[in-house]
Amino acid sequence: MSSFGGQMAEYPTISIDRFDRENLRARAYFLSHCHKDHMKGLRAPTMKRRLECSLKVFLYCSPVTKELLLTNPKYRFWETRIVSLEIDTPTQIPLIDEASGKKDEVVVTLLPAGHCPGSVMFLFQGDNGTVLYTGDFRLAKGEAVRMELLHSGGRVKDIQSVYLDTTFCDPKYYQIPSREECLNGILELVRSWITRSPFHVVWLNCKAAYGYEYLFTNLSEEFGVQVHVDKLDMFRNMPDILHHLTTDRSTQIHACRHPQAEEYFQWSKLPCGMTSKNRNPLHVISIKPSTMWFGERTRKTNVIVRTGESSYRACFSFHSSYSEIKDFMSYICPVNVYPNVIPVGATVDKVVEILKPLCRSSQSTEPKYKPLGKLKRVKTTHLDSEEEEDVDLFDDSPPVPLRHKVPNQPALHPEVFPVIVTSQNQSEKPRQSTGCFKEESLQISLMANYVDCQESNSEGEEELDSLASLQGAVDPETPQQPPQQQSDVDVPQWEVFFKRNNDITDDGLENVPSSTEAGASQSPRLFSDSDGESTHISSQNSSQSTHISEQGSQGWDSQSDTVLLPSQERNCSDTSVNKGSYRPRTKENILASQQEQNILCPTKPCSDLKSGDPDVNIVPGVAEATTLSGGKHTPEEKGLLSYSTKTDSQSSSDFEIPSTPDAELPKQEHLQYFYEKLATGENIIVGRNTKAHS
DNA sequence: GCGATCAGCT
DNA sequence: CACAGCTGATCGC
Repeated sequence: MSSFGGQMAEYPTISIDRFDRENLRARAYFLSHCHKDHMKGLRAPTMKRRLECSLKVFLYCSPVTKELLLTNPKYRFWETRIVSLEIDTPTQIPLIDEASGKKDEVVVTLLPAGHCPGSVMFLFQGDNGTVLYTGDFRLAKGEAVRMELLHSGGRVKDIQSVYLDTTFCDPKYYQIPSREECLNGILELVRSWITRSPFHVVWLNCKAAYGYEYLFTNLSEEFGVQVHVDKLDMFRNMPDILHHLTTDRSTQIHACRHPQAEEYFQWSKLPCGMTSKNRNPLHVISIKPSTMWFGERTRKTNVIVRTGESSYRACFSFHSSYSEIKDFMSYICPVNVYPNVIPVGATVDKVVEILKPLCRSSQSTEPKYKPLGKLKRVKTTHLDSEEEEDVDLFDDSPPVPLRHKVPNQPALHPEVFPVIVTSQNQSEKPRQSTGCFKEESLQISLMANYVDCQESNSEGEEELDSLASLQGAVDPETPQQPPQQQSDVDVPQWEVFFKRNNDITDDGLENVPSSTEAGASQSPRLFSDSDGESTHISSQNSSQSTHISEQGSQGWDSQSDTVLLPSQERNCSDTSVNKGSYRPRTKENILASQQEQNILCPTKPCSDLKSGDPDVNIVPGVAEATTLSGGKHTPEEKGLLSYSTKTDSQSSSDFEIPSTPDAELPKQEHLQYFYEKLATGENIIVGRNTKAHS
């Protein structure tokens, strides 16, 4: 849960994701996504009064967030005061002090955060430097590299501070299986069940929050079965989600909820009350998406773990893992980092201790190789001042035209412009292109996931497993009763998925973690812990071992009650996570869509541009940049960037990552690098790529 | 009657 | 298994 107070040191007159206390005086508000813990004070009477008195204060968020927010009547009073900003479109925001009339400005860019529909990060640029507020995010390793607007002049921007989602900034979450792996695990489990008969149904035991939509849409797409939910009107303008949901209970996939759902489930009753269909009793399994549950496990597990006769845990996360956070940070390499979340059992100091070494001031003067960064055009190698004083250098690289879009409500808020933010921005100081990227091996996804799992964090909320009920469970280290073929029809065929422990290629398993986590990957992957014997010791470093003792008290005897499914199948068909383009279908967006396809002529001249550039030449520049946005990249670049899943540049998926800016044809040595990676089976090009070409 | 806060529960 | 909520009790306005 976010404990961010709402204000950033650099831009204290704006408030983000907090709307109470001192934030009531902010000159502009920003909402990163529609989760309640980021909306504190947003519907309070004090805020309502503030709006009535201050007519120039607005809330800025993504179009999807605006849509989701306004679906709730409690927030309707914001309706005329929300400005939705397109993703990846630098926009100038006026910051007006209504008492004194003083006016400042800041340029904000929304970057996709991959956390839930509409979720974004905010990149602010202005007189006090460039800062990034991540909100909550899940970005896979290397995704920051492909974010065009994090770059300038072929390099990552000079970022002063990052306000970071540190939810899983704890080595126990060192590795969380990728979205695709988790999704595929769930897909296969669901497939194994619902294909048995029309009366076999699954209940996805999801929390009441946005973030599971891509799971629903992928399941629906894969099986041609809509997902039953309690409410769907918030998606009324998001057909890519809406079409996969239903309020009709007669479907085989349910994500409905009820306060007594767990009790219902004991009696094969779905939360919506269904127990039978056409007088045939339903056979229900529950699948509970979890992250922390997996994080607590010290032994390797799969992305799917059976916790009871009909109960499963599925690994699922909408926050970045420890290693994803570190990858992100070491690429961004800011001067400062401020954690937005202090995980339980941790302290600010602990978290900062982990992150500070990834910041610039901590970097050794010795340049480090930055493999992916080298794909970008490296124009000049400035001697980077390791000290971050106000060296007011100018970036002399030519302005890079960036994609451009118009604001959604140009008429409503004439002062808000999309602007070209180039390296001319004074806050952009050149930085040495040899960055802080630490290469870590990324082989996990290539490892066999057919692994044993013997822990059962059982707290009673799962079914209590009698031994008999475990007949499906496979535990290589515990002698098994031969499976009794009772109710066979009610248990998925584990044999299909499970491979014996000795099928694992153990060579991929890591050794002991080193505290110098330079190159070698760490062992505590959530589901491929080192094998066996000594593993009561969590493979993390000892400072992290607090949970071990608790763990020990949970009883290993009860840990044989889990069954796993392989996650594998990364290349599995078309389970694209990026499929949903959650753009609300509103008038303004349709307009924007059309404009994106055409040459863009902003309706308002950017007379107020702060770049101090009275030169309105910026407008043709905009038009030109936008023209390119339909096909921003040359064919060569497209080929190079093929790991960017989307070809449809018109849809703004929440999980879509823009392509690398300024990419050029790889040089021989770069190719060599990739070839080596590929040869060693490393997951350098994210798996979706394979699909894009298949 | 509403909101804020907290315990308890997923 | 504190991912993001909900409900219900209590207290203050």
